[in-house]
Amino acid sequence: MTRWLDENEQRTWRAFLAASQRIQEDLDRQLQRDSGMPHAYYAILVRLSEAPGRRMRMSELATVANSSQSRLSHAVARLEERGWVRREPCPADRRVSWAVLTDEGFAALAAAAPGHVGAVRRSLFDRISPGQAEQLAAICAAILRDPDS
Amino acid sequence: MTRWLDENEQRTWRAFLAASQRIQEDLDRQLQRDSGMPHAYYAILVRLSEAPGRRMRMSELATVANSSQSRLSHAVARLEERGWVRREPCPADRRVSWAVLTDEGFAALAAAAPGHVGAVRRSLFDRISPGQAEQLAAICAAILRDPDS
DNA sequence: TGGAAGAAGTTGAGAGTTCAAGTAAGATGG
DNA sequence: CCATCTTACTTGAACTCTCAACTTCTTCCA
Repeated sequence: MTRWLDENEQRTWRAFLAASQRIQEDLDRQLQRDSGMPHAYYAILVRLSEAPGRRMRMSELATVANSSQSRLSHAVARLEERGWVRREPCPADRRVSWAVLTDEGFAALAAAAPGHVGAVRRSLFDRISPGQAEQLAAICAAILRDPDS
Repeated sequence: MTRWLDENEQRTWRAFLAASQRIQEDLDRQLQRDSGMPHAYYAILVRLSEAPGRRMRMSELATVANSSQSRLSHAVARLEERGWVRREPCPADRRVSWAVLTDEGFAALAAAAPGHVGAVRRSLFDRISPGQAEQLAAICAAILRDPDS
């Protein structure tokens, strides 16, 4: 017995899909066009830039950047080719790699950030009220709560 | 002068990104695993199934399925290989193609739907209150309003 | 009428993502 | 102490998506 979506749920669901896909695509296009990187790479650079020593273990980086290990591994390989990230082996646990943000990587991130923030504002925050932003935060927290399923 | 995100906006933004990516990935994984199709293909089949005569012009289909023309073109090519969709030329305007859902395609959609709806419930509606669902609908409508930018 | 402009759709190449499998190294426990 | 389990990460292949041409056809208008 499938419990189908009622009309309201259907509308909500489709609006959510359309909205989130639109935002994703806007951001990806903006970053690709203006800074030559996909949004996933930008997210990796951001998280690295915030880490102590601008370095992080691959698996931890994958977690905070909402990435699978495989995706991260491929991405860091590309970022390494550009000289934006460097990998270093971990002496304490030789299974572990550290990903380190280089100065060039930091510079690329700094150059990309203003345009990206502008896109985030235009596609999200300029379109909703502060109250709605609060609601959205609570809704997203609920969606993310309890990582099972 | 870049207007950066304040702490609240930052938190909201990251939660939104994480939540929407998580839902997308859950759905994609579920459909791929249980029905052998990505979510984008499922969306195409759904829209076709709702159209009169289960047929739609490619460009209209692209719009309602939140797809670019190019993406749709590639996708329909794959769906055609599986026998789920058929293309027909339009006599009235010979630039136009009709995409037509076949009986096999309809059957594949019907087989996939229950599992998909279950995933939608588990990843979204089971996690938020009815009031939050209403809020979310309004927020997404605001995000989608006025297609400029 | 005849071109320019625009619309519909396709195509190929390049890039990113996923999945499954594989390597290597640290933990566990009889 | 050594076999097994688990963790960390990588790799390659298959697949999807994007972007920029490109073709074909229609519309516009001078």
